[in-house]
Amino acid sequence: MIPDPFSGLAAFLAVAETRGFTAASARLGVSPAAVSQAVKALEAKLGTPLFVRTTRRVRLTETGADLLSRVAPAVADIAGAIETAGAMGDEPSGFLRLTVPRMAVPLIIDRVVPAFRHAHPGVTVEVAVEDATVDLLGRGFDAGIRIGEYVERDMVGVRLSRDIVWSVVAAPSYLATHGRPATPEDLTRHEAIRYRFPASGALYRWEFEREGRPLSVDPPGKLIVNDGALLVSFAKAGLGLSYVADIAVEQEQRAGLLVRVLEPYLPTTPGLFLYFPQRAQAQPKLRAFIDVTRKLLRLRRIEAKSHHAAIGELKG
Amino acid sequence: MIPDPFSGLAAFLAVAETRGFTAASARLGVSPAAVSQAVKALEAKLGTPLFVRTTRRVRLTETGADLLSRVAPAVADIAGAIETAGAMGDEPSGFLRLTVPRMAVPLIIDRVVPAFRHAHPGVTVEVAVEDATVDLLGRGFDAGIRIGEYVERDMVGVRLSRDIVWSVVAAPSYLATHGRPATPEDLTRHEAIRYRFPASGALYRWEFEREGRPLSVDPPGKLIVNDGALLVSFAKAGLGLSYVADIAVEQEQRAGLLVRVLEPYLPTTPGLFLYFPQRAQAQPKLRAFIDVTRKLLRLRRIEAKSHHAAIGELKG
DNA sequence: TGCACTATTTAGTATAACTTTATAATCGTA
DNA sequence: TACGATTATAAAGTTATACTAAATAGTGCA
Repeated sequence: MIPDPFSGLAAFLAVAETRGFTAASARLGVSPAAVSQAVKALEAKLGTPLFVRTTRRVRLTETGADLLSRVAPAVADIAGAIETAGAMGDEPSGFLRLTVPRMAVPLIIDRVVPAFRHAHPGVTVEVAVEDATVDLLGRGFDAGIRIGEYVERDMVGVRLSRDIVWSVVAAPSYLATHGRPATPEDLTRHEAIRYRFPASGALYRWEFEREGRPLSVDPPGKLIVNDGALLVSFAKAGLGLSYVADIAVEQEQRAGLLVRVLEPYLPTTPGLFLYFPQRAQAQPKLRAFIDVTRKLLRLRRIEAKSHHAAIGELKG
Repeated sequence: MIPDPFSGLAAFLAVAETRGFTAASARLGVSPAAVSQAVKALEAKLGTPLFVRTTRRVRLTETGADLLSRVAPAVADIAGAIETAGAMGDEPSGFLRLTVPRMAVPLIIDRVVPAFRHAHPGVTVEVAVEDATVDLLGRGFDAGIRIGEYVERDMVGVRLSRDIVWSVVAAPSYLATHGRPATPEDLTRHEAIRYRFPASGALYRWEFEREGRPLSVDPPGKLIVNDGALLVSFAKAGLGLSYVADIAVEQEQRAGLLVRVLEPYLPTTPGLFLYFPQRAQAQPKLRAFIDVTRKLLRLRRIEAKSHHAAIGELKG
C-alpha cells in the first residue's frame, strides 16, 4: 500500500467533532466498528490513546486535544485547496504561456490575445517573443507559434495562416535610384537590409529557387537588424531591399509603398501554426485559446474574401 | 469506505517532489503503476489534470502547482502534529534519528542500538554515521553523539564514555624497522597514515602538548584514508603510524598488536557524549534510548572493573 | 434495578488497491 | 537518422486491507 500519512485522520476528526463513534459513523457513512478500528489503528501507530471512552461518553485525551488543535486547521487548508483545484477544472484559469516569433505578433498575437483576455479574464497570458525554436515542455510553455508544419511527434499543429510567399521588397524610390534586380545574382550590386537572429547571432541567408532547385544568397548590406518590423520600415524608407514574408507587407504593397522584385525566384513555405502537446489539449485554458484563435481567424478569412484575397485553408 | 479527503495526496506529493512517477514509486515503496493510478484517480476526482507528462518528463500544470503550494505546508503541519502526538505517547514509538561519528559505532552504537531495538520494537532507529559536526535540529535528528562536551544552548549532554587519551600507535614490526619516534618532531622522518575528513576534505592534524602548551604537527604520509577502522588496520599491518583515540585500540594494545609511542606528548580530551535538545528529553523514545544506553554502559563499567581497568564516571 | 444504548471485538466477506505484463512513447546517443 | 534504454500507462488478475455483521460487555439514566 502507498504509505498514508493521513491514515485514520478522517475518522479521528469525525469522532472528535461529533463526540461519539456512532455519530461519527453516521457522518462518515460507515459502521461504528469501522470507525472504532480506524481510530484504534491510529492510536496504535502513535503509541498513545487519543480518546478516553466509556460506552456512553467519549472525551479527548490531552494528546488527542493537542493533535486536533494542530491538525484541524491544516485539514481545512487541504480541503480548501482541493476544492479550488476542482473548481479550476471547468473554467479556464491560471497561466497560459506562449512562445511566438516576432512575425506572429502583428498577424496573430495583436488580435487574438486581447480577444482571449476579454473572453477569459481568469487566465493570465504570457507571451514570449523570440525567433528561436523553443522546447515547449522544457521551457514551461503551454503552446507556441511557429512557421512551418512541425514534425515533432505527440505535438498537434493548428494552422493559423495561409502559406507564406517569401518576398524581396523595396521602396519605388530605391528602385528608381538603384535599378531593379532581375536575378538573385544581381543582389551583389544592391543594398540589403540584413536580419540577424537574436538567439544564435546568425545572419539570415536569403533563399531562392531556380528551376525547382534551392539557391541561397548572402547579399551585401550596411544595415543589420534583429527586428522584423524594422526590415519593413527601413525598406519603406528606401534604405535597401528586405527579404520578408508577403503576409508581413500586404498593406504596404497595396498602398504602393513597397514593391516586390525577383518574384519568379521566391519560394513558398507553410505558414504559421499553433503547436501544443497532444496531452495538453484537454486543458480548458488551451481549448479556450484555440477556440478564440479559430473564431478570429475565421472572421479574418471572411473579411479577406470580401477583399478578393487568396486564403489558405484553416485546418484542425 | 471511510471517505478520505486526502485520497491520492501522498502520491501527488511524491510525484511533484521527485518529478517522476518512477522516482515517486521508489520513494513510496510501490509499483509505478500504483502511483500512476492514484494520481489519475485524484485528477478524475478534481476534474482537471495535475501533471503534464510525457514518458520522459513530468511537469506540474498550473492547477497542480497551485494545489502543491497550498497543500504542502498543511501536510507538513499534519506530519509534525502526528509526530509530536506519537512522541508524547507512553510507549516509545515513531522514529529516533541519531547522528554519530564513526568512532562511536564500535564503542556505543554496535551495543546500544540492538539492545534498544529489542526493548522497544515500536521505534524505528536511523543512525547517520558522519564525522562532521551536524546541526541536529536543522537536519531533523533527535540526538547525536559527539566527542567532547557541547556548550550549545538548550542542549543536554549525557556522557557515554570516559575521557579520551589520544594515541600514536604502530605495529612492533614497523618500529623495529623504522625506529621509535621520541619527540613529535621525529615524525618528519616517519610514515604517517593520514586521515581526511569526508565532509570538509581537510587532513587531520596531529595534536600534541608540551609543557602544557599545544603543539600541532602535519606528519608526512603516503597513505590517506577517510575511515577510522582503516587507520587501525593499516597500522596493524605495519604500514605506518596512526593517530587514534586510545579507546579505539584498547584490544589491539592488550594483544600487543599495536604499541603506543610519544605518550608524554599526547593530550586527553573529554570522551563521547549523547546530545539532544533539552525540550525533547521528555519524549518517551528519547528517554528510553538514554535509559538503555545508561544500563548498557553501566554493565560495561562493571565488566571493565572486573578487568581492573580505569573507567571514567558516567554523568547525567 | 433494569433497560436502552454505545463501544468494541471477532470472524468472515467484499472491495479497493496493488502487481504484473505488455504496449506505446520519448529522449539521448551512436 | 535509427536504435536502444527508460518511462508512463492500461488492462487483467491477485492480494491485502477495510468493512460488515453479530455478539458481548459496559454505562448511565429513569
